[in-house]
Amino acid sequence: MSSGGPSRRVRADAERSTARILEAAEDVLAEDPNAPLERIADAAGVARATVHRRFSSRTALLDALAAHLNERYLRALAETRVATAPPLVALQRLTETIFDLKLCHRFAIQLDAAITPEVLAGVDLLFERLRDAGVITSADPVWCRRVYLALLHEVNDLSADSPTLTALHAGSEVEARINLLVGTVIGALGGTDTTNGLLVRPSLAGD
Amino acid sequence: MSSGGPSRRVRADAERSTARILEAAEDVLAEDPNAPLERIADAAGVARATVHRRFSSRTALLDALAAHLNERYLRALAETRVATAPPLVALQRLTETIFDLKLCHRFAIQLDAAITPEVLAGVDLLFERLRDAGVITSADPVWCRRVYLALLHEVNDLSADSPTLTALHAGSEVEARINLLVGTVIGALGGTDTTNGLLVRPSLAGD
DNA sequence: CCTACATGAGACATCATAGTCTCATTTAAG
DNA sequence: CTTAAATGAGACTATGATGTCTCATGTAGG
Repeated sequence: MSSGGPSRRVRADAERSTARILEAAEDVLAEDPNAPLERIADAAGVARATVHRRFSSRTALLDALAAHLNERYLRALAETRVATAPPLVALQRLTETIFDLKLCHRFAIQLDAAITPEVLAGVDLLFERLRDAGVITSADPVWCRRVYLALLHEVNDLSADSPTLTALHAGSEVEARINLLVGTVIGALGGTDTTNGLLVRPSLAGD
Repeated sequence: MSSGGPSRRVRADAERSTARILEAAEDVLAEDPNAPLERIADAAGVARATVHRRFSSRTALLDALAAHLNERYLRALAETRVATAPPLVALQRLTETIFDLKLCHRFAIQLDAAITPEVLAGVDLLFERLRDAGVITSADPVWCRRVYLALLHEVNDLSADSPTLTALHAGSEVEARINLLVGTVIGALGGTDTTNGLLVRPSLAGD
């Protein structure tokens, strides 16, 4: 959408700045949603004025950030093949992707705006398929989604040396988190512990 | 602690104001933790100056609020007889009390300070007993607590006409929420669905 | 090398909120 | 009733954040 016009002068410099500001904003705002723009500027290594040049207002920055996150969510959902892969595998994979991209850490921001109807639909579809497959019993997509997101945050905030995590003695720490989340969600949504036995094996998610 | 000195002049008027301010602060800050003091004053029906008279600073108000909430948590735990009642009954009862006092709605505030070590110990004891009784399998009190609190919020925020709630067709809406929470938490923490069958009967909690 | 764009630094205006103070009025309690 | 405390209303200051502007400097790209 930018390589069209010849008179269009968008210096590579500028694009880099914008990217760094967005990145910094994600980090800073995840810890304090009310952080002043100056702290974001510092974290990005640019002057406060530059932030204002790239984003006309604080709201504009928030909006851009939301759009940016939404884009990554959509990509994560696409990579997961929510609609076609076996639902349990899809759940495992989606969780994996979210942890990899550190997305959970980021949308601690009150960016409900980042969760667009499309993302929502993708997640809802996943849980619908999980239920059809008999993995869970809850039939309410809204409830499933909320439980999933809430537990995602909890698992993410869990300290690395928590007994719950170490007890899983998975290959890596992230793997342990993924397994914990998937198992907990399924249990919360009415899954049987038979499924649980299957879930703790990350090899299931492999291709 | 106030009926001691004779020269101690604490007009009943003043105490009422303080109470109303704290109440208003709970409501207002639950919705917006960064709400200005003026909004709290308005909600309390007093002038902004009065808030400043009773609480030297915003921080002081927050601290008082935390202490107030902590007090009520302790009372709730005591009424629940966490240490002696059958653990499943205690869980049901505790949840009931929390919903009754609308405590869950309130500590949406970032008042981690309101959760003192004493409250923490009470909750931890409850989950320890639940595990000993075989109701749940998770042995990590921290994890249990976090899951419980996270799901508490989700259940509380759930809209009244949510299919998940209505499907429980409990006596009252609050009852449905309690049952949903207890069942979900137990499932999340590794409980079997056999227990679930018992849980949906609120009569269990009756004295 | 040259030109136009991007930036950093900093001054500046504006606005929202916190916190203090005064004074007239209300009200609890002896 | 009388007194002293509590309040409401409002002026006032201080502070921090946002947003705008200018100008000198740096730098990408031709």
